[in-house]
Amino acid sequence: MKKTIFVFSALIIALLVLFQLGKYSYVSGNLSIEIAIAAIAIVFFVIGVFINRKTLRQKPENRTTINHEKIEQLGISEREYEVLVHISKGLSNKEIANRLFVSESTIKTHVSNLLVKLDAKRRTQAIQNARSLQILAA
Amino acid sequence: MKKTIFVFSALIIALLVLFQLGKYSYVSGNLSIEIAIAAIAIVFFVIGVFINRKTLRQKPENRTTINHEKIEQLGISEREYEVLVHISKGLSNKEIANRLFVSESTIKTHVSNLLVKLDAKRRTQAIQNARSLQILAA
DNA sequence: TATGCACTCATACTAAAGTACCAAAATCCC
DNA sequence: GGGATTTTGGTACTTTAGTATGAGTGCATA
Repeated sequence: MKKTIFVFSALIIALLVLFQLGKYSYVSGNLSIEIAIAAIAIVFFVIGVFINRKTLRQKPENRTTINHEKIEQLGISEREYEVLVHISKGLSNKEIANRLFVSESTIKTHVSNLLVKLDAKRRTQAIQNARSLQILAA
Repeated sequence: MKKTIFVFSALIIALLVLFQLGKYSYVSGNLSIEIAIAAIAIVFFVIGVFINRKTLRQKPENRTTINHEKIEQLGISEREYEVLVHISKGLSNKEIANRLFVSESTIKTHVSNLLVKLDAKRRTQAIQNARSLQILAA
């Protein structure tokens, strides 16, 4: 926000400066109005480019919004989703079991359910499908 | 590419038009050079904004630039990388073997080598590591 | 209360995945 | 031509992953 204000201030100043230049070249006998115009065009073109770049560069960071409705829609429970996240991080069933303080059997059950709900045959495919459904962060 | 050419053509035409406008306002007795200059500034500012938006909107699609140097650095061969890509798509060793017209044994060898080179214990972890190394598209 | 759902866990399998070790072609490069 | 690297493939084995089935617990709610 502060940057936007700064850029606009610079924009106004540039406008005033160019007005003065325009007047001067007019008074001093039409030295080169065209060059002044070209300069104005270039300056404001560059300003336009810069402003846009700064505003658009912030978007790519929060690009992956997790689709919570989709998760519900697929009937994936909270615990199952938790397991899914751990799978996508590359953990084995045993490792996930340790992190969630449950037995490996439990994780296997969750994984099996996840594979059905995500229409996958393998956990790697589940990751891929979940990503394309925007259920997992890219 | 074609769009870029079109935009630049439009840009040049706009420049010429504004030159003419500038001359006219000068000849017709200093009607309002300042207004003309303001118009030029606004027009080129808008053009700058538009060009940037079009060029930056294409990036989010191929936002993940694959780091080819990293692949080399890790000593991952072409064939191994090919296998890695298929793994990330969620294919089994057998499926990869069929797609690449080689035996499953060969794929297993490639996968084992990949796991060492990517410092992973499982294929899911290999995917995750490869992604964080920007070797695979997100 | 009982009915359903989520979570838990176990057993017994089958199927993949991954390791270790070896080795023959094929390709590349000096 | 010959060495290095890549690609291919095999066997034998261990480890994970995944399936099928059944069952107990807790919790919310009709």
